[in-house]
Amino acid sequence: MAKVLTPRAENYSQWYNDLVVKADLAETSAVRGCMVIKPYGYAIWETMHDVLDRMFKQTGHQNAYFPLFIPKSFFSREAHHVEGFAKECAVVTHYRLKNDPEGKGVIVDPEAKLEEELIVRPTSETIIWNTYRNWIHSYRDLPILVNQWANVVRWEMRTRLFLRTAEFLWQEGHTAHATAEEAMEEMNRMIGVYADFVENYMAVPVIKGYKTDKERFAGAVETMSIEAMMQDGKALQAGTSHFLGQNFAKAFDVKFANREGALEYVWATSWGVSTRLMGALIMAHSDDNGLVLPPRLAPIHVVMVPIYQQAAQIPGLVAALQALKVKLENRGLRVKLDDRDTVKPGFKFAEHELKGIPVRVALGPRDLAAGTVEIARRDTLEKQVVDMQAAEQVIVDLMEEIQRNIFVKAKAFRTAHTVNADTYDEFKAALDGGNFVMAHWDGTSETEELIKDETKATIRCIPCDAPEEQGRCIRTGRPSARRVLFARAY
RNA sequence: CGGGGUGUGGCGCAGUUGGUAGCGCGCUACGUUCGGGACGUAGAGGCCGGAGGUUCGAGUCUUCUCACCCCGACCA
Repeated sequence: MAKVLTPRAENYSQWYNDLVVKADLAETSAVRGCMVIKPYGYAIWETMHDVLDRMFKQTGHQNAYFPLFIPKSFFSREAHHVEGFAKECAVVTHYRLKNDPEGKGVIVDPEAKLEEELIVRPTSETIIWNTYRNWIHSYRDLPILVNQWANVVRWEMRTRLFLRTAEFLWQEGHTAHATAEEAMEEMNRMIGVYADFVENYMAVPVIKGYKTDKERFAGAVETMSIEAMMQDGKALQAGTSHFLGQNFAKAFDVKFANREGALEYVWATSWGVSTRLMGALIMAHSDDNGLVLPPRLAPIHVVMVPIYQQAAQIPGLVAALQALKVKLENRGLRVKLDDRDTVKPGFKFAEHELKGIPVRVALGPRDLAAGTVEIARRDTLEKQVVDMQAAEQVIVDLMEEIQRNIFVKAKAFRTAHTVNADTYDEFKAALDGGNFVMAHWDGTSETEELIKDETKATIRCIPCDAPEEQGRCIRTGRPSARRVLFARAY
């Protein structure tokens, strides 16, 4: 059997393939760089989707859907966007197949060439803003607060399961506003929603901040991100929110009449998170026994395992577990009674741990006689035997406790791996030790690039809460007003 | 697209100087087991990624090709 590696290992992909795929989350498909998300993995995504969707609606957003195909010419409209997305896209050039005259299956019909190529969306700003032109005429039409759940395609040169697949699922919010202030508020609000979700549901602490010029989204005036630390000390960008200024409105000629009757260009934001969040979830919490899922996102909260020697013992055990199951379900928990008689209890234990199910309940003849039940928690692997009567409350309390504990653990890990560096040597040593490094930077893209070339570290963000502090750039010695977050990143 | 590496039963791998494929896990059947991935016995399962070449004979040598993995460039 393949060795199970931790995400701390150098070769994290090995860990992914051996552990995560065994945990039934995903596998790579026959299509280059794409992934098949298996049912259990998709159940996690569905839960994430549902929670986020509720949060978007609570902040006044509505869902809509725009086409998968975008005319190539749309990408020529916004100069910076062209820079960022003119490359690495899937392009549709023909619309028909025909039988191979040589009898070898089918070929692309050369007669069926499209007049204008279609791009499979890598992101939807262009087609959405082209549409918004028809939706917006007056300040009364604003704001437009729309979100889309969709798949997008980016023909990445190198793909990684969950973190960078050629096709991925995501949501993209695209909002239109009458003023720059309102759009900037929206950008801030949505990065806040993401931070809330990732910290309070995924139990992964994040650092919220602004991207530098170099790392900013193509076409954005300002980009905010949340950055999470994985167990190998590397950073993962978990979500972004952009203030697009009037760039796309100008590119697609979207104007509105303001209260004074004057025409103005519309202000825009866009924001998104993707199935990459599943990668973050996995890499932030898992251990050598498999996944560790936060209760708020676990497809199954509690799994029950009856333990017996003879078949005659089964009905009594199952009846007792069923009774507890109903109580737990009435408390809002998703419970699975694993009464398979084809595998042994030890096998089930290992399998459920691999899947990260937060709590396991085991009941055997000894428990039944004593009126007790064994309750095991996935995060610490601790077991306790409690009275059957007390089990319901103990398990309900454990959900909150596990949710809290894994967040605290992840946060403590990050704290222990975040250091200040004041010299370049300190900086490099800290990076090699798998740390987030807070350091001074002179504010130029040239220095940022230089540091990246020399150390592979990038500025993940300028944290929102970074205090003013006079200092000198670790690389050039030029003055700096605050520390920024450096890390090696996925 | 550059630089490395790997392709052999479902999975992980071995296969010597070329001689006609093996191991572990898994799978099937039966029995004993069942409180942390059980054990025994008996089975099933592979034209060795693909195409060509050398040879009496190729998993092995050779040419081409394809796929996947890792490191870069690119990126959520």
